[in-house]
Amino acid sequence: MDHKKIEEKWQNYWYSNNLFKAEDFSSKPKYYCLIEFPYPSGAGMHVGHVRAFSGLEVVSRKRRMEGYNVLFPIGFDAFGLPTENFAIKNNIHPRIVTDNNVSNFKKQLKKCGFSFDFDRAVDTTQESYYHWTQFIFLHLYNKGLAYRSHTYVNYCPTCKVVLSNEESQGGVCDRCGSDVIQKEKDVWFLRITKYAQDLLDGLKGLNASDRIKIEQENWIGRSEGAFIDFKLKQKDDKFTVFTTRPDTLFGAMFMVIAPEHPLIEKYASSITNIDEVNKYKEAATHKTEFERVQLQKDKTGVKLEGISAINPVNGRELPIYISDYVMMGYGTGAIMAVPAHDTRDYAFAKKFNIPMMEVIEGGDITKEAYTDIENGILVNSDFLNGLSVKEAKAKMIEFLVEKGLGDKAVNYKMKDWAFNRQRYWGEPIPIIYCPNCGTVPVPYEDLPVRLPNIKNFEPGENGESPLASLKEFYECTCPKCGAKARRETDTMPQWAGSSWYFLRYCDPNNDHAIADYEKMKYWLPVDWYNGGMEHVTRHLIYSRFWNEFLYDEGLVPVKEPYKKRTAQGLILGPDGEKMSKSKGNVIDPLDVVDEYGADVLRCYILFISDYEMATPWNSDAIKGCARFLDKVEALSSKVNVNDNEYTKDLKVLINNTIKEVSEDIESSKFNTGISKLMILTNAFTERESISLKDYETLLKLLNPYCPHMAEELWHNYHEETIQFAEYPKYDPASLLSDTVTVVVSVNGKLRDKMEVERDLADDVIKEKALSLDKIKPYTLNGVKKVIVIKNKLVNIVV
RNA sequence: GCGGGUAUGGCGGAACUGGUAGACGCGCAAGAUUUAGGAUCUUGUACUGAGAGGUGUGCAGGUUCAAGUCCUGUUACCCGCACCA
Repeated sequence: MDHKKIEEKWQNYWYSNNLFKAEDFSSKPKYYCLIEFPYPSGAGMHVGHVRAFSGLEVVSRKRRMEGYNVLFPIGFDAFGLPTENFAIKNNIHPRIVTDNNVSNFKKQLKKCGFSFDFDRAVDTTQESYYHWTQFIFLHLYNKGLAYRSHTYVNYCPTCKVVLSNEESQGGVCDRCGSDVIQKEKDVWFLRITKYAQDLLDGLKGLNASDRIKIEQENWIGRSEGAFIDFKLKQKDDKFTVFTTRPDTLFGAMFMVIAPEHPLIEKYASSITNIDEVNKYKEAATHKTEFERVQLQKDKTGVKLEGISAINPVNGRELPIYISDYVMMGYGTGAIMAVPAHDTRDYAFAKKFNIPMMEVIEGGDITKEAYTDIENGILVNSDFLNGLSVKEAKAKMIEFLVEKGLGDKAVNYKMKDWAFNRQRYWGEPIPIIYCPNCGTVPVPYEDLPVRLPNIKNFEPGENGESPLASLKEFYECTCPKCGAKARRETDTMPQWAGSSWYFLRYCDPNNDHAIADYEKMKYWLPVDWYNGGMEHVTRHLIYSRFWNEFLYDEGLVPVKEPYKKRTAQGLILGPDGEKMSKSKGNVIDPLDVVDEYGADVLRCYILFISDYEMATPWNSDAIKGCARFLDKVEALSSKVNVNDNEYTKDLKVLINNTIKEVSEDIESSKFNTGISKLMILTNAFTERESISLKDYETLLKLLNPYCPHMAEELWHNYHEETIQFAEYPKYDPASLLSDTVTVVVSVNGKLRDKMEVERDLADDVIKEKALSLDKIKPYTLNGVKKVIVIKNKLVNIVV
């Protein structure tokens, strides 16, 4: 069959008749399938996209056949650096680049026959969309969840842009690979940490693999412990540490504070070696994160001469050090060091010759720190002596609270979200700086703050946004007092637009709200969300944060936006390496569509392996899927159109296939689903003729995977489309065959098989097994025991 | 370092609560058809042995009538986090 002809024919039919339109408030049950919307790069669609979309494509088509009103939308996450860099390099405006890429991407998606509701397509770079991204920012600002703070940030000198920790992992820029440096900047933050606990709690109801949940949990990084106050010996003042091991307080031998800790400045005049301290501090601030990590094992630091702390439980005087192994950004930026029971403190103590004291029995602290919290008994610890670590923790916290020395505490690794970029191609942050009123939010009615159409969008020197040199943009009047004011010229990071797009799909053209509340109430939550493993932390957490916030604002109807989340595995190049242009191992899915057709591409990409596993592409193996579809087509000549019942001896196989193919789709085991369709097809092929009902069942089961072929063949017998034909149901009574193969083994080794009636009594089976010719020789010296597993096996122990 | 995952034929990969290891597909071999090539069809295909049989799921143990599956230890690779107190 000419795949090009039939694919074009049915794609035209589906799209021009709007078959995949999701209907608001339909009385059918709703089902919302969401795939992570793509970034429309110039390279177009990648095989990775095809895999990511094909999974829920199958689910969507199945749901329609099951009578659901399906929302399966598509959109484009189109702001961002690659487009801007391409635009700069080729001197084409990012608007034009984006529009071209989006329209090309849509064309490619349609060539694959994906059943998206294209009418709901969103584009984060359109005014009508970013209006509401800015609207959400204003809500965050007005609730104190967006704030400006002076801090050191990761900065890429090549891209001239501030990077988040995630974008600068390993000390190199995510985008260009240059070394990241630390730069002092005024930065916008979103207070995501306020939602840390909610984000953690919300995971409980999420249907996702442990891998996905644990990764989010680790990213949030909750730990329980205590805040403990330490008095300074020389001053009437104190400072607080966070520790997860309050039980070891008696073993605290020194204190360590981060180089940025305010205590240093506060008591600079009392610190006799302040020059040395400042020198260390200076060096530390200019180290990149990368260098800090590299130097992990080699602890450095300086002792503060002239001030020291007092251990609140035993009065011991504790020297205070500054060291860059303590981070200002975690806990309180200060720790109590217990060298006997913490590996980092141990290394530091060894290097600086600080004595240590064992407070938990069970290890050998002359060799290494003893950190086991499950075993070990407290010693040298006064009222904690003899207790387990767990008991000692509780007792110590009780003691601290009673004496007013500290309190139980919870701490999170997650940090507030740095939310601005000095770039052109992003949403302008809707803030105005007024000489009289200070920072003033743009009034809601003045939104959107339009991204001006400029010619020179190269970043300014010193990492300033290109908008900072555009008078028409930044000159404005204060909405409060009318004075001449200056507009914020930074834009939002790429994560902004993607943090709420799933809401917009419910009502993509609304121009007075992010989406109509009732429509969101109808569609939300997302029933099944699929995307990349790499977005399980950042994007998933950011978008859940925004949704939870908007829920608290009364703007969205559900607290948790996603019910179920899956993550497809990577498709590697034929060489087993990650696909990349430089390695020359990139497979273009459109080439495959051209040669074999969209059905074959979709089928192969799902058949290739377990959906969540990384797997190499194999260009030869595609043929197997092409042959499979040829066989399905060839069957049409065997169909007895007058027979509308299942062929009798195919009944069991067909019913099992319906059950298993359906279940495999629900558990995203698309590969085994296809293999079962192949088995059914092979069984049909072996026969002289099959009934119309047999064949139609196969076509219906095939439709979610290979809809063009299914549709084409279906129309040999029907006027109307197969897309809403009822999905086959199995008859539970027809799943079991009358006879079963029972395996007979001796001492666990397979010796023979026998075909017997189903559900024979154990005694009868045993009898039969023992009388088999192949078995007899083994039982000459007597039988110890016989184990019978009904309908499965007999094991004879001799 | 911590957390998660993976390891099964020549290859991609199947195997539900322990119960026929290798489904399905690729490749390969032989045969049929064909002027040839390609395509298609049939049969075979874990390893080993002439054979009955023996051996096999990274490695070493263990539990069990029975282990790819459970337990203990160990190795390699992949992903994530990373001086998180």
